[in-house]
Amino acid sequence: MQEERRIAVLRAIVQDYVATEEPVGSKALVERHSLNVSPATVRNDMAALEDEGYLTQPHTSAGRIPTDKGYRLFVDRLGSVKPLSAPEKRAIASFLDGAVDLDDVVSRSVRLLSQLTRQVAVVQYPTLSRSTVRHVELVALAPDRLLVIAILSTGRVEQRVVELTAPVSDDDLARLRSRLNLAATGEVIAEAVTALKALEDEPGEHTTAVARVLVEAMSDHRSDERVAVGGAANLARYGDSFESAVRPVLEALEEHVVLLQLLGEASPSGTVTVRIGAEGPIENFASTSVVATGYGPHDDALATLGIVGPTRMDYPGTMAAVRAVARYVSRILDES
Amino acid sequence: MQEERRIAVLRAIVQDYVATEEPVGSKALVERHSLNVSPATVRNDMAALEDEGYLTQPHTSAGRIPTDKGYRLFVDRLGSVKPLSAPEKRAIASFLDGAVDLDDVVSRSVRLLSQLTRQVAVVQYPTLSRSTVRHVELVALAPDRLLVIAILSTGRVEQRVVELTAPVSDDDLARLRSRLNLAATGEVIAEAVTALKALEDEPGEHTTAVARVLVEAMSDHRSDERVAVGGAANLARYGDSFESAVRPVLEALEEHVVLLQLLGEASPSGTVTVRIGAEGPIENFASTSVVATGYGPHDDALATLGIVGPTRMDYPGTMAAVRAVARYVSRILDES
DNA sequence: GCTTGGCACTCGGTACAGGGGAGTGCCAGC
DNA sequence: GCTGGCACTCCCCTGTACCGAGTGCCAAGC
Repeated sequence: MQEERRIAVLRAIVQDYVATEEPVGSKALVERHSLNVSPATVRNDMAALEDEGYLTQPHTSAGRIPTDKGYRLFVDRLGSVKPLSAPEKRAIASFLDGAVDLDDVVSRSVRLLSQLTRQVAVVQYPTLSRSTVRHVELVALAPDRLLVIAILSTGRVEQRVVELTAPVSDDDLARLRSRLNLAATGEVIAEAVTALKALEDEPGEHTTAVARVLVEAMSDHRSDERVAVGGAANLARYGDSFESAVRPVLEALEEHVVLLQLLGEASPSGTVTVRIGAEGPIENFASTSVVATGYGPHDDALATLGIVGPTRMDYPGTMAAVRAVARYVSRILDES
Repeated sequence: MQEERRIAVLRAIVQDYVATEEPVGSKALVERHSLNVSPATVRNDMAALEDEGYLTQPHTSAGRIPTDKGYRLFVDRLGSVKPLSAPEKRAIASFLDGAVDLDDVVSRSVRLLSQLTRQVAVVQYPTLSRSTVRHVELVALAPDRLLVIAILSTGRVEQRVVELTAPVSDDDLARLRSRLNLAATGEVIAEAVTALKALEDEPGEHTTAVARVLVEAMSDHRSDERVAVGGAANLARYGDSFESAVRPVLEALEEHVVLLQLLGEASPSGTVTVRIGAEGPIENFASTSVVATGYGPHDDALATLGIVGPTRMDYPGTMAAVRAVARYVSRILDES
């Protein structure tokens, strides 16, 4: 009985604090929520919640604010999933439809996410590892210089220039091209790489050099690490504690490796992961949370997208937005 | 005589203010610089400079700070070009060498610039408009689906998928491919586009559809507008006046169109353009300056790179860094 | 005529004290 | 177990006083 109310009090405090950004006191709480008890009772509950580590006081005679542990409980057990409004859903659909290629999908998603959540949005490009090779193309820039292009099923294009030791004839080129395509086209990256590695050892004139470059291009994990970031202007809303709170975030946003750490393993589609404050892998992120989820065609979580924002954020709304965008993007990738 | 000293006083004030971020007074000025006159004399000069609009006072009994007009004079007439140190030059060279493709060159340049200047760096991708078509490739994804690829001399690759109304044979494909390459390869974009437009009207089965898509891909000005941004964490050093100063910058950094406006027309290689405060095209950029220059292969100013920072910045050093990076990048583009 | 030292004045910043108010903890009573 | 009451805490705002950096001006000197 009291246990139930205590939880209700925590929920109310989180909601009010997120809305007002100010420590919330017992009196204000009973006024704004119909708890049907007196402030004194709420005070007792608050004291208990503080003992258990869910709340804290900035100073002795102030209201309470949630701790990371408090937010965690809120997210895990109290956050009723707030469904998006119909207009919001329409906005998502119309915003994402009409994207022409992968880059466009990603950049639109980033914009959309940051606008919906009013936070900094981060979208990882679908990883190579599970995508397949659509086509390999060779272009002779000069008799002894080849441009090697690999086109992948996600729509990504990898290209390299190869300097050959000897000129190559058109016939040789055509033969090489068809052999490479035979080996790689249609395969998952990993398998294409092994097939190409086998080719490397074959006698053919230029096969070795070209195959090696292709392998390198495909296993280039730099491309695995591509991410798009948007909505950094929302950081301005952090307001106070600029140097301490915003700087680490800005720095992380530039380090794509760090960002990917932050997004973490792609959680399966439909499940939204929330990391609150110090739960994440990065230091100095004390008052910053990450809300992320996986996405990809056929609900294959090829990549992750999400947002970065202050621990003091509207979790239900943000989680709903992240999930909705991930679903839509996945659907669009299905089609292409 | 006095005129000369007055200028020296302005220079000293700019230097000190940039270094200390605090209004500079007459006494401190004569102490830090060997002006060989008394504070009282300097005060007279300062009053004159203020009358002429080069200086201003935050409040009655404070030191002086330069106005935009003051910075302008400093940049135009007083900024002795500060040559980079040998280690700095080496750092630039070693940082930029080893870039594998265009994306890599641009992203390295952005990093380098932001680190050298400790400001926000912006690098525009070389524009399509003056680049040439290196090769056009067609790949049949399905009998009635073609992947159209255009490879440009800057190393950029544009690709589109075309749905055909009827299946296409291998022979047709080969014929179409050679016709397209005949029309476009080696030409400047603009000319390639007109040549392809002529093809659009020809009878050939699929020619029309493919040529149209190619034209669209090549004249897609979205790609002209690509820019890379780096070093946003340096914004944290703005310190005070966060909401008013940093927010507009963060917003501009996300709007690539705005950013390009900000960089402005590519000034010829070797010339560094400086826009101080309200001189720029954007509102709310009152206390923000832009230092930019053109770059490109063979000193063709194909694109612009530069930095965005507070009007209170080290102009000589920043200008030198921007110019040096532009030169190195241009040289690298020469080679490829 | 420019430069200089002197001097009164201005004004932001800080330190300090006092009062108001929001909020708490505790206790006795229901 | 809930409630009203009450004393207490402590932030925050305001007003006051003071200090110091800096200025403007003036009269004297080179």
